[in-house]
Amino acid sequence: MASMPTVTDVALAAGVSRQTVSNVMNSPGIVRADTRERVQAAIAQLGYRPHASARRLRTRRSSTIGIRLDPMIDGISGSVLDRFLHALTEQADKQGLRVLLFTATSPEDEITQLQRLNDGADVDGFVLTSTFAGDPRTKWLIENGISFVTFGRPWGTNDMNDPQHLWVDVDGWAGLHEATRAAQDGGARRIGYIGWPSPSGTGEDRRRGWRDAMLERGDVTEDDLALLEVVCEDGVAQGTAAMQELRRTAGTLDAVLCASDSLALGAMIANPERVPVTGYDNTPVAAAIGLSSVDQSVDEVAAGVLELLTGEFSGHVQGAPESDEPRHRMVKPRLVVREFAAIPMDVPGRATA
Amino acid sequence: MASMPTVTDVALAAGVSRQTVSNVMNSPGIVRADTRERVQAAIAQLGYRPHASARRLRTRRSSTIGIRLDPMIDGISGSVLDRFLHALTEQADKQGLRVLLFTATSPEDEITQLQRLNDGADVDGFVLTSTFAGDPRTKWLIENGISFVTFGRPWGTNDMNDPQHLWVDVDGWAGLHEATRAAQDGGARRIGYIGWPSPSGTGEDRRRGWRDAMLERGDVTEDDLALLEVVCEDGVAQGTAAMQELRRTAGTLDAVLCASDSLALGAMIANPERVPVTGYDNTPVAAAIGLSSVDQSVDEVAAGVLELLTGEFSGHVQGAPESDEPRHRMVKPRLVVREFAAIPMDVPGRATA
DNA sequence: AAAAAACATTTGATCGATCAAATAAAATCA
DNA sequence: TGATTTTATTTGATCGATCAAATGTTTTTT
Repeated sequence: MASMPTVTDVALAAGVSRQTVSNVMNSPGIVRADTRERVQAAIAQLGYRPHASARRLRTRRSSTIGIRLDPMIDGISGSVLDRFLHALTEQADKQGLRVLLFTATSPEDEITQLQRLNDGADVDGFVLTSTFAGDPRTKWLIENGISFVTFGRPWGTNDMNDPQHLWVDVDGWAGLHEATRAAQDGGARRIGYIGWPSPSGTGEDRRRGWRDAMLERGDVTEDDLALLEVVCEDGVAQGTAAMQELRRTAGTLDAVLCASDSLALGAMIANPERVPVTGYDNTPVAAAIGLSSVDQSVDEVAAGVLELLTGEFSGHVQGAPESDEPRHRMVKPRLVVREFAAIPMDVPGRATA
Repeated sequence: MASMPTVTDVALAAGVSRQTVSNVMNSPGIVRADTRERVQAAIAQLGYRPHASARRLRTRRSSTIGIRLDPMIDGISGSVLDRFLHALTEQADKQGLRVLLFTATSPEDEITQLQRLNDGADVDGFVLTSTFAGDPRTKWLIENGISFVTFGRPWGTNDMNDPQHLWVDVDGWAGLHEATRAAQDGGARRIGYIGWPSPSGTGEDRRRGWRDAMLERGDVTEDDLALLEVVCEDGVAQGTAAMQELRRTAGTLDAVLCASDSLALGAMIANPERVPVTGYDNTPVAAAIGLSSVDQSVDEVAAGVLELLTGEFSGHVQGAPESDEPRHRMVKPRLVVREFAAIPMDVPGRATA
C-alpha cells in the first residue's frame, strides 16, 4: 500500500497550489467554482484524506472533545451516561468532532488528566458529567480558561441564569410533574413517592415535581402528602424496603413514583397488588420489566452540549462577548408509559400445576 | 496564560539541545545520568508537556486506538461492553495510549469509519467487538494491513490456533463448567439450562460447558439431559417463559443455569420455589437482585487486547515474523456466587400485615 | 601515547497541513 | 484606456516534535 497522498500530491494532480487545495477543504467559498471542482475530483481520484495531526499542529486545535468514562458506580442508572456517551459520539461525528475517553480515580486525579489532555493539545474542550456542588473540576477549568460544558446544572450557589459556566440539564421537576399528572389523569388520587435523602439537588428537584403536581390538584392535604413519601438511598433492596414501608404508612395507594429505576425495580418486588410503579431514567431494566419511566432524552442533551461547546461562547463564559444567547439548555424529559402487566409475577399459590 | 513551553524552551533552560530533551523522554537510556536529571528538572520546572499532534506527525503513529461504541442493542448484556470499554481505557492510559470512540450504523458504514480514522492517522489500530462469522470488517482490515484485535474468537471457519487475526475471548465453556460443578458440589443433581438457539457460537460454547460437566458426573442420563434444557431467544420475558416450561418438563429441579443475566432475571420471576439460578455476565442487575453469575473478567480481556496490539505482532498476523508466541488469549471467567436470599420476593399470601 | 571504538550530544531536515503576506487575474471605476 | 478595487491563487514561513547523520567526548585497545 503506497503511502497516503498529501495536499501537495493533490495540488500537483489538479494543477494548483497546496494552499488552494487547503482552501477547497476549509473555505470553499473563496475558491472559484471550476477550480474547486477540479480539486475535488483530484481528491476523490487519489483518495486523499487530510492528516489529522498535521492539521492540528498548525491550527492549534484538535477537533476532539474529552470526556471521562465513569466507573459505573451504580450499574443500573449508569446506563444513562452510556447512552449519553453514545449520543454524543454520534452527533459529534457529524460535526467532524471526535470523542476521546479518559478515566480517573478521583476528582483530583481527574484534574491531572484534564491538564494532561489540554496541555498536550489532545482536546479542544471537555464535557463533564456527574458534577456536584463545589466541584473542584469546574473551578479549575474556569481558572485555566479551558472550554467545557457540564451535563448537570450547577446546584448550590449559582444563579441559574447567570452561571459561571455553560451547562445542559434535564428538567427533573417537569419529568415528575408529568408522570404525576399522567397518573392522576388515569384516575389515581393517592400517589406515593420514593426518593432520595437530602441534600441532593437532583433528588429535591424531582421530588418537587411530584409534590407540586399533587398540591395543584388538591386531592390530598399537605399532612397526607407526608405519609405518601418515603426517603432512602438508591438501590434495589432499598426500593423494596421503601415500598414495604409505604404500603404500611400510606393506606390506600393508587400509584408510586420513584426517583430512579433501581428504586422502581425494588418497589416492584414488594408490590403484590400491582400498583402502577414509575421509574426514572428509562433504563434497559425498566424496558425489560415493563416499567413506565421518565426518559432523559440524551440525544437532546448531547445536541445541547455540542451547541454550547462549539457555539457563540465556544465553551467559555468568562471573556465571552456580551450576548443574550442563553448559557444553558434545559431539556424536557419525556414519560415512557409501559403496560405494567408485561411482567408475569408468578407466585407459589398459582404456580404452574 | 502564557503559551505552553516547547522542547526548545526546555532545552534552553537545561542548557542542552532539543534532541537531548527528546531523548530524555523517548530513550532515557542513551542520555548520561546527570544530563538527564538536569533536563527532567527543567521539564518539571517549566511544566512542559509534549505536544501530542506534533509528535504524531513526525513519528507517524498516533498512540491511539479506535473502538466502535455499539448502540446498546441489548441493554442488559450491553453493560459487559461498557465495562470492557472502561477497563480498556484505564489500562491503555497506563501505557500512554488513548482510546478514540466512533459510531457506525452498519458493518459497511463501520468500514468507512475505519478507513477515515486510519487514513487520517487518527489511530494506530482498532479493537473490534461483537464480531460474527464472515465479518466483513475483519476481512477489510486484514486486506489493508491495519492493526487490530478482536474481542471475540473467530467462530466458524478458522482453526483456533492458526487464526487470520489476533483475538481475545472468554472461555464460556469453562464458565458454565465451573458453575455446574459449583452447583453439584452444593448437592444439586438435576441442574437445568436455559440457553440460546443455534446457530450461536457463544451459546453452543456455554451450553457444552454445562453438558460436559453433567455427563462427567453421571448423575443424569443423556435422555434426562434433554428434559433439563430449554432454548429461547435472549430476553427477560423469554427467560420467564423458559423457566415455566422447564418446571413443567424437568420434574425435580435443584438449580438452573442461564446463558445470560437477562434470562436469569426472567427465570427468577417464575421461581417461587427459590431454586438457585445462575446467570452470565455478572451485570449490575445480577448484583442488584442477588443472582450468582459468571463474570467475564473484562480487565483480563482488556489486558490481553493491549498485549496483542502492542506486542510482538503489533496487531498483525500477516507478515509477522515466525513466532511461537500465541496469537490469542483465552480468558477464564470467574464465578461470582451470591446469596440467593438477597431478593425479598414479596407475594400476596405473605404480604406485610 | 596514538588509534580505534564506544558513547554522548548537537545540527539540519522533515512530517503535512495552514497562516500571513505577496502576487496575479479579473472586475469596477474614473 | 489606464488607475483602482476586488477576487483568486501562490509562495515562504511555521506549528513542535523526531529522524538521520554529523560532531564532539570519553573510554578502550594496541
